[in-house]
Amino acid sequence: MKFVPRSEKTRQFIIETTAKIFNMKGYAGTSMSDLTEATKLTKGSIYGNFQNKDEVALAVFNYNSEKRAEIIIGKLAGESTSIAKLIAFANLFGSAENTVFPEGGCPLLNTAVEADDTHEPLRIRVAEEFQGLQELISSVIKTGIEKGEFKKDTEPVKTAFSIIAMIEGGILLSRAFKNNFHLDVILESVKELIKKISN
Amino acid sequence: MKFVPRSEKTRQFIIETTAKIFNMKGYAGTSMSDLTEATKLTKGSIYGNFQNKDEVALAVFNYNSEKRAEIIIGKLAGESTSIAKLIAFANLFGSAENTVFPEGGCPLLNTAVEADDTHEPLRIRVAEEFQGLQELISSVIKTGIEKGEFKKDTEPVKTAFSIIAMIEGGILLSRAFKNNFHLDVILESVKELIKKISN
DNA sequence: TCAGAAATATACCAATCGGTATATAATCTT
DNA sequence: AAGATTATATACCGATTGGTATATTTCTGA
Repeated sequence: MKFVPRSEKTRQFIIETTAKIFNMKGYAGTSMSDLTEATKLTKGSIYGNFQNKDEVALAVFNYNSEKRAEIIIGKLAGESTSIAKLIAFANLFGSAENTVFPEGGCPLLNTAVEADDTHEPLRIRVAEEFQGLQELISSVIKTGIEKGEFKKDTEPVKTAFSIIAMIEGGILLSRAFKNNFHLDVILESVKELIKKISN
Repeated sequence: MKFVPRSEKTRQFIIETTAKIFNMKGYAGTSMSDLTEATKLTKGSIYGNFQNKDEVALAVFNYNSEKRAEIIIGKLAGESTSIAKLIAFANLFGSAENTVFPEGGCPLLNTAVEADDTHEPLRIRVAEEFQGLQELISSVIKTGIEKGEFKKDTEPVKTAFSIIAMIEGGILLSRAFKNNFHLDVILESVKELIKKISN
């Protein structure tokens, strides 16, 4: 009974065109007819390329994750010092730049909230992505400590989690208020935190 | 065609027993049959006390908000200094205390994420609640500045939003990881922020 | 060009969705 | 205790849900 997707191209097309729908409406709020409308495909075609709605949602989440990872890693690679990397990371989420997320805001935030009590496989994937993000940031901080950019008593993991929490909280507020002001203000606080641990 | 709820008592019973369901499953993810199962009532009874599912969801949100406000205001009233009030506020969300939220985590976080693109009335209510929370915290900070507890150059609104963002972000991470560690670590950072603005 | 394969469209399924009209039961008033 | 009122239960509605079996179309290679 193993399932083999018919067309890798169509599969990718479905993922890319439905990503923003899942991100806006959530998993439970997105119906198969939402997907057929957006893609202009029929159910037969979608079910020829995915086993079920669950698999589409998971594939969309993974697609978003890869895209986000690419953007962040690319951005960090463009900066030379650890401080500059952290600042660049924070700025990535501000209203000036806006390349990271699909319509609907941060998929990690959205998926975590919906999945934590209802969809364990997705919740686990979210945790893995947050863990990866934390490891990326804390490794930058560790390097910065070694190079003397950051104070020796800086706690990399704790600081990384705090930065992530502030940014996600800022995104939340901005979406609740429908106003970028809140996120930008909080990103200032993030940068102050970065300066506070700097030598 | 105006609607008058049959029984205020039953209405309240429905609100209280379905609060955690909406908070866990979300609005779209909660069905009328979820509500009848939890309350052991029938559809007829629920629709005799609410116009529709929307009205139940809004009533539940308001119920959660009032409860949260009571707890927070009561806690702050129990502390004498502004610094102590802020610390007490932060501790309210840690794993040691746990009286603020119904099962499923922070209703503001959960509702904001689901409603921002799908349910404008709820989104507006979330924004109002966040605004109220910000005004409460920033008024504590303002008083603290006047009394000389906090540095004069402290920005009350910015600081209040930053504290709220960190806490919400911390709740998010803890729920994604299913581990209180993350929230507790971030609450430490919140307390450090409070100390940083203190004289 | 034409057969075979690959992929999509069509037509349908049972189950569940939110919601309503009405019947029944419980409560209150006198 | 009887009647009126208030509240809950029952039975049903059309629409939509996720999903599937099969027919049709499109593509590919000889």
